[in-house]
Amino acid sequence: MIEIKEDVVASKATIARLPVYLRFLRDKLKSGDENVSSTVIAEKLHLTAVQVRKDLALVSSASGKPKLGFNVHDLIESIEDFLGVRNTHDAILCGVGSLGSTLLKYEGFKNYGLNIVAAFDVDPQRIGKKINGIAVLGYDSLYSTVERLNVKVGIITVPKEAAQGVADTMAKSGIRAVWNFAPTHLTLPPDVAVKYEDLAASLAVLSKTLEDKLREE
Amino acid sequence: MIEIKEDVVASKATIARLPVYLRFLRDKLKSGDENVSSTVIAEKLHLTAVQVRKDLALVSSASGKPKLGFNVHDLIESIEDFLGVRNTHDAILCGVGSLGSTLLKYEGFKNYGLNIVAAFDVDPQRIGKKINGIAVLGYDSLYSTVERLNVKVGIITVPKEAAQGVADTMAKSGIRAVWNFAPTHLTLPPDVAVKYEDLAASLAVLSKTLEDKLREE
DNA sequence: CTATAATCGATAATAATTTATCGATAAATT
DNA sequence: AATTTATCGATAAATTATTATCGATTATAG
Repeated sequence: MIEIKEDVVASKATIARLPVYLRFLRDKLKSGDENVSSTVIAEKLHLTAVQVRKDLALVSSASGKPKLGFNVHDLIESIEDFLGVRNTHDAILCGVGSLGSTLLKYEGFKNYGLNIVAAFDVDPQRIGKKINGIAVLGYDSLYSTVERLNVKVGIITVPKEAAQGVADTMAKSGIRAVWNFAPTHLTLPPDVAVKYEDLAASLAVLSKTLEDKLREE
Repeated sequence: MIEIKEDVVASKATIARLPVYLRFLRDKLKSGDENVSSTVIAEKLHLTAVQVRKDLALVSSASGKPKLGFNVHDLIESIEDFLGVRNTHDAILCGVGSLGSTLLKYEGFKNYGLNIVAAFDVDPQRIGKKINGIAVLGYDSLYSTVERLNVKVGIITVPKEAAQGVADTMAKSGIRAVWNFAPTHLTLPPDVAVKYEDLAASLAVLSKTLEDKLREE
């Protein structure tokens, strides 16, 4: 039995690396490997072994053995517990366009504790349909549904003009964490967490790297 | 005329903030504002004014005026030039599933210099169709097409099992920057840049924040 | 025309993060 | 059984990033 470390302050950078470790470790487990060293993890994920050990030490009390490394299963358990992905969170999604539909169809979220229970839209053509078994309801019923089901996570995939309004409604109805795919900034009460999914920002980073690479030559 | 700063080393964190500034500034320009202060930018984007000035000073030689702030147009120009988004890059996309189709339909990339010229898939049902005016070709022709058109950017939206193979083909055909949406790590030559778009990682950050918030109560 | 208030930009201080070092340890090898 | 080697884990050093401070500047208001 591995103890779970709580109330540990991990940097955002560390938290962002943890799911990467998690995926890698799950793959390792599938391949039947019982142990893995920080060296191997670092090589595969393009990090340094020291950093890997630092990160792991932060979230896990599992200790590694010289020549063998860490127990894969223990690490998975520790990371999952730390991230809280073992506690499944219900979520609702607003905006069943192309991106919204894609997210509704994506099965991978379950591995990270997210369970989308309902979707909302204003378009009568979409309302009443089901996507991947998830009902699309009218936007009008968002407030009451969220309140009734006590949902805490909201996903915004509406056009940017509508995003702030949707976010406001979500906040009022009890949503405490917003995952925003609309390319705009949201103003929300401090007790609501927001995570921006900004494709343009990612693209810009890639674009910058490419420019630099091409210039090098 | 504002000089462009080249060969400046901006941290990843800074580079990630630049497109956020850029979007904000473009909105400002639309609203007809000529000037904007670091204070205002910081307030809206939840940063500190000092950091905003630091970031801007790094990429722009446009100087701000007391009481007025910076010239919006100059800043936009500087950031665009720094990020290289004014030099449009042609790109190809591989994997025309739900996510791939969504990206093909997304118009916003043009604002950041990305121009998708062709898509590829192995599914005969998809080959030959057009999505948003972009032709879906057979995977077999990826290599020759990329070589012929001299495309440097590749977007991977295939299932994770197929991702490494696709990445290899891309690298061989001359792709220098890969935007990977498959939830897996890729091994590629050092002269190929990779940007991982990891929804699970984002979700984990949000999940962690939510867990912490709920625990606080 | 002067006073005021907001802002910049440079420098310094602080904080956070990453990387390096190294003795200790345990599996593998001879 | 002794030796070698890979690895850990703790601490220290270096680097990087953020925040604070403050004099200088300039539009605005009186």
